[in-house]
Amino acid sequence: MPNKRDLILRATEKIIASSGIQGLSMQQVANEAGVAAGTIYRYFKDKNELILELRKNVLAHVAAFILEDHQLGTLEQRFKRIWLKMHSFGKQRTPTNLSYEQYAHLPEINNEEIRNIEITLFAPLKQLFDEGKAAGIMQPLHPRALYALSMEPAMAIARTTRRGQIQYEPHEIELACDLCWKTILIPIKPTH
Amino acid sequence: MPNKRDLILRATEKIIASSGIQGLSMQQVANEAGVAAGTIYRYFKDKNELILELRKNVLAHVAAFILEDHQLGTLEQRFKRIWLKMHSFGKQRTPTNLSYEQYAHLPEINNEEIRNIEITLFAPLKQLFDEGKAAGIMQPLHPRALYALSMEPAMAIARTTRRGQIQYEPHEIELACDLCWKTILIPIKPTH
Amino acid sequence: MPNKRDLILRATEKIIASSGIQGLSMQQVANEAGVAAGTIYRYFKDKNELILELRKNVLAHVAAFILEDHQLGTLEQRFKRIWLKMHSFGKQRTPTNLSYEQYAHLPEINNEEIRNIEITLFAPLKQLFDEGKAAGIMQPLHPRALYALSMEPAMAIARTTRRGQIQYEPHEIELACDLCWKTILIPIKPTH
Amino acid sequence: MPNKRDLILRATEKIIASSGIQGLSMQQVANEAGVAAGTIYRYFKDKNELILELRKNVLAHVAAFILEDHQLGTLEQRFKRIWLKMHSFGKQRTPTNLSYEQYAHLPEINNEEIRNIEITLFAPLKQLFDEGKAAGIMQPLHPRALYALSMEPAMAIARTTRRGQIQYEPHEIELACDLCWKTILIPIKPTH
DNA sequence: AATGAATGAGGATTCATTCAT
DNA sequence: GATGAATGAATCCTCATTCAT
Repeated sequence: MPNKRDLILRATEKIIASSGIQGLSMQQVANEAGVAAGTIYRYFKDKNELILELRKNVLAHVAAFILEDHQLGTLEQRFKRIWLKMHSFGKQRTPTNLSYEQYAHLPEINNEEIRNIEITLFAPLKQLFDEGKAAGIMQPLHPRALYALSMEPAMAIARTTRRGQIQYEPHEIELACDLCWKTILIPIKPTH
Repeated sequence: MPNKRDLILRATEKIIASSGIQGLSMQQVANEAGVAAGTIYRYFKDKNELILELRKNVLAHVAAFILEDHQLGTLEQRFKRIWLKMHSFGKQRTPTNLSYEQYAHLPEINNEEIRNIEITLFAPLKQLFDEGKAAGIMQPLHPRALYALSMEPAMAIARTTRRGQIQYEPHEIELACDLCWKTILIPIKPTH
Repeated sequence: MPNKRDLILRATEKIIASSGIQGLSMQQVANEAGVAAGTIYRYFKDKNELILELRKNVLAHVAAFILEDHQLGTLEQRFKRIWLKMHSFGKQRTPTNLSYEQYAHLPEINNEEIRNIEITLFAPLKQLFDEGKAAGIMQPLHPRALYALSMEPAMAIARTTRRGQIQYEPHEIELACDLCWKTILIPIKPTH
Repeated sequence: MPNKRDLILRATEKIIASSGIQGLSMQQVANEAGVAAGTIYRYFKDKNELILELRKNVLAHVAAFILEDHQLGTLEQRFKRIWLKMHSFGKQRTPTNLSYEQYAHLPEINNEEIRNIEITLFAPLKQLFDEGKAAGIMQPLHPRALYALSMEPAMAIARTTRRGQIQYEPHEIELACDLCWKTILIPIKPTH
């Protein structure tokens, strides 16, 4: 029998994915999780904490998925592996992804605790960019800027697919990925 | 005396900007707008319509700002003007921008009406990419993909600044903008 | 051009007939009557007075219809004329009748003013029974009791027809009317 | 401890009896019943359902009272027992009766469900008339017409008493009851 | 006299949270 | 630990009424 706290988190995630954060009632969570309403309060102080805990939890899952095997191979291989994982994660209509998107751009209530977790979880990404810069092959920009330039497109492209707007061919995705990689590289002056 | 409908929209925008869509009560809107609660219902059928109308309204403002003078100059000038406007818009902590961000990534409830408005308003952007492809200088990808590759970073970078995480130097922004432009171009083979 | 006060009364009647007294809003009345909401208040102090005035007005109309020509003919002819008029009035799906039925059995808030009006308007009916008793042909009961015994069935039968439950043949109505008449008569002892 | 659902129904009945259906607020019901406003919604979906359920409930109570022992004795005894019970029920100023009267003649919204319940509950009355007709002693009219002719007066007379208009002597009620019984009988031709 | 925009109190309903069992 | 009935504050919305024009 699965951990009850987790049961509740998954139920919450599912509801947020389908009805949005606004459409989240504790009773619904209880029903979906198959526990009594009061039980939720044994695991989470209140609704806010439930949402916050889910947010952390989801963030950890996302990071785990995206950064799997992140340390293997050359810089380019590492970058592209992450980019493609981001893209394939972003395409999914899973509760995890759908609820993640809800959170990602929420209000400015960008809770500091959450921000720290983000920083910790995505440290490998930062390191990738730092290594690239140290090696002199990446543009001299803040890692976050390099992230924005090269990784945000992965999510953005995935979003259009997830929303059913556009279906890309595999070669298009590869092209996009490659363009993103080249974007942040310092171009090699052609030698004569 | 200012238009009352607009007064209500601006009040709504302000509240959404500061407390998020969830933290929006009709009473708050009424107070902020300086009207009676019932008055809102003379201009908007219900809360949903108020939010929807604001969404349209904000979208139009954003588009107007970003696409100002969009048709002047070369492709590159046009692209960079839009990119920089996007970036400078995205940096702002104005109610318009803050509430826009709330909407932009909301749930899948990406209302069809809204989507059509988006398409109409951002048609000039699409045209820019179509022209670039027709001229054979841009990568053979869907305009939305080109948008994702080259424009999303403008917003993403602006977001980190707006959230107080990083302050970029002007030359960094120019670099980022230039990299975005080059990203979607077909590189010219160096001639000997 | 019709009297505006009356316009409002007719509109009110119509709405009550179709949606019941509960479903009566001043705005609706204004729309139906083709006047502004504020105008109603030039003719009626408030909603209560509007309803009360309509009640009186409807009562007068009902009485006028039912008691038309009430004084012509023998007692029996007079009785049966009234009975049949009641029945034919009660069958109608007119706003007047439908709103009358709403009022007739309302709460105990059987306003004294209304009661006096009822008494005045239906005085001819009372007189009919008083004459019958004076002539020694009607049962020695209070006129109201005689009314209840002989006239209520006219309305009750009409109601079932109006509600579409039963369609009676003309001869059945005549029989019912005749039975009602005989009910309140003192039976004549058969002579040898 | 009394059933809470019933507590709420009785409170509703009481308020309707004194202030009419229009004067029914959920808060009032809650206060009168001694529960929180939200509690009502555990037992009834919304105000409409509360009213509908009360209507059914009251109808059942009325039928139970009126039809008690309805099957004992001769046709005449059965008829008169019911008539007198109707009359004595109708005289009462109990919440049950007062709210019943509110419902009985309400709008045309004579809900089908309610109508079916009425039919079921008052089946014994219909049977009484059918038996009378089968025995050849009652007028050849639809049972509903026989009901209208002979039973409506019981309620109508009771109403005047309840409203404090007239106090009848017991012998008057007996007379009225007897007249109602005779009304629907086929008179026996006097033999020579 | 007439209008109809504005008001704001009041009502139905929801829902996070508590607590007796 | 778990339950779920009960709570009541908070919210959306309606609508009688007013009043400046």
